[in-house]
Amino acid sequence: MRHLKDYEFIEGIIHAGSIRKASEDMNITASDLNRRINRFEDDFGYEIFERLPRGVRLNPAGELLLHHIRSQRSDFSRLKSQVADLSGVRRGHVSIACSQALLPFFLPSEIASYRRDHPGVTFTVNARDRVAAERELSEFASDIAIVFEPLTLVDFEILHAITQPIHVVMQAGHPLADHAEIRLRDALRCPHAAPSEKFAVRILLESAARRLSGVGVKPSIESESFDFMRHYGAWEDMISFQFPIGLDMTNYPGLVTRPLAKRDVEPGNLFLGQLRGRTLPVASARFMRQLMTAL
Amino acid sequence: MRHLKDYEFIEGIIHAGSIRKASEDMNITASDLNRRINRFEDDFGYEIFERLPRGVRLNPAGELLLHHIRSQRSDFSRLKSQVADLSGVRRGHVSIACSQALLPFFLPSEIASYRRDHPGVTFTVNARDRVAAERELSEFASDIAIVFEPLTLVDFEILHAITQPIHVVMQAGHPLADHAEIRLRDALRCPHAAPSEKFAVRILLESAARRLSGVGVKPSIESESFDFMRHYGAWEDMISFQFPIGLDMTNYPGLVTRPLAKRDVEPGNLFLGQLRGRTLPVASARFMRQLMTAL
DNA sequence: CAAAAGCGGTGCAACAGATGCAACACCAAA
DNA sequence: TTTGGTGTTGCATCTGTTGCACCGCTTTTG
Repeated sequence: MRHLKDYEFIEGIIHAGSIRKASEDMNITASDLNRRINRFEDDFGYEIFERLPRGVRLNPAGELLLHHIRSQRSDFSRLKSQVADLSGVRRGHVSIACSQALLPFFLPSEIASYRRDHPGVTFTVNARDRVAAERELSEFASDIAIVFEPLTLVDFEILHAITQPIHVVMQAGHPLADHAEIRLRDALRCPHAAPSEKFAVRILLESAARRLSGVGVKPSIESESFDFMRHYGAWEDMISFQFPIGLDMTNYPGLVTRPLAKRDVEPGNLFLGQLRGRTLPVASARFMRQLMTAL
Repeated sequence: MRHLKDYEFIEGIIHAGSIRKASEDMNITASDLNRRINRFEDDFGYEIFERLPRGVRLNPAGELLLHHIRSQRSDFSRLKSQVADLSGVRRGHVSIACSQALLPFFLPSEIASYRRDHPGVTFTVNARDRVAAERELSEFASDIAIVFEPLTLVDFEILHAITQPIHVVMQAGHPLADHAEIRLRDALRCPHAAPSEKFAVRILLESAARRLSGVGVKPSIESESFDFMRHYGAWEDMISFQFPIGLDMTNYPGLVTRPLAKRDVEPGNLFLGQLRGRTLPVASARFMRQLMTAL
């Protein structure tokens, strides 16, 4: 699109860090690019770049403009997909940033079921922690985020929330497997693996453990991969913790899961959300609706 | 701004109804304008105008585009006011569509208090019924709407709501003035004035009257102006109905007001809202916050 | 029934604004 | 001091835009 060209150049310069570098990336001479930027700044009424000896950098006004550019571009592509929709094409793209727990089971089944009805719709799915997920939303890099306990809520508009108790994952013969629910004290007595503090599971465990005994969790294995921790149980008799939405036990016949007692550990909140105030593209909005009914 | 020129031309054509007429309005030749539109449609990938023998009209895709154009323009001016704000200029404009009841007392005092702190901010205030107010929001003609019981809620995002019982307005010597609250049956026995069915007062009265006696309200005077009905009471002994937020009784020493009994008539809901999902300009957002604390 | 008027669209020539090259002034690192 | 990078500018080139005249079409009008 013609009228978005200036925006593309601006983004190119931001990415490259200097006008000359950007000009090489984008098949345009540096002088021309420079003049475009100057003209844009004249029209706009404010400078948007700081001129430094080694290149350019956005000034605060430019930061605001950048956000507008991204929002504008995403809104324009939403418009196009809406128009495509009314000519009966039925295509689109949905990008999702989500917690690891959604990857093995929940999202694959939901996406597959959605694509049965809308084969033209494509998906991007990325595992992101809570901070990164919210940042991706506000940069329009993702349409939908599904995370446990997002940190700050300024840009995150919650559309749906469910609670999930933390489950203990262990080998089938483990003594704790006899109980229907497991007390935190018993679980922490066994050798256990836990994720790092970037993850909601760990944060909930920490605060519960401090309430119980005054000290935090001291896991024998700490990892950012729930998959790894679950698999590790096959090599050493060690329990791990996970939200049940990530557990499809039919694939792991040797493992069992039991919930932690609710009176010991608060359940986690899984939030389904989007960028505050944004109007999602049709495909994303429709998939969002499906997710909300599924949860 | 250069890159919004196409949008301006498109809006000009929509307004004029034909390319040739629009070309005269905007100091451009018809052939050029025609080519611009064709080029835009090529870039966009879809036609946006139906070509009719007597001119052009938007097709459905064009309607969607028009909405995008308006949203884009309003967002751009918000961006500029944000940028102006960080250069310390502190100006802006707030446009409000509201019920009549807000005009005599509530809004003047709120706006005056706001302008004491921000003299650079200008205001537009228009009385609109509930349907028109919501339409203005979705056309970006108004930033803020304050209305009783908006009809459809698709584009109206409620940010605050208060309930107001309907009050009876009458001359000081009226027999009903003795009661602290007035039964609907008693009020309807007296000669009364009522607004038309475009107004929430009338709708609430109608449904209450039907519940009471099976028949609707039969006012002796029907008017769209609450001012008129209130003044009419000075010429003939007639009561009228109004929400108390519009009543500043210090200016009308000869009148008194009494609430209708809550068990007879449901109170009205006054909604403060904006276009769903829109990010308001700084000045409007700040004034909105003031309104929310005032209510 | 034919002429007139209005419409969107197109071919062509004129032209203004965009583009590319080379050189400049400036700064930081080597 | 040199070197290599930056943003910027003057100037010649040329591409894409613009305006005019005209076409084909449909509706309105005499």
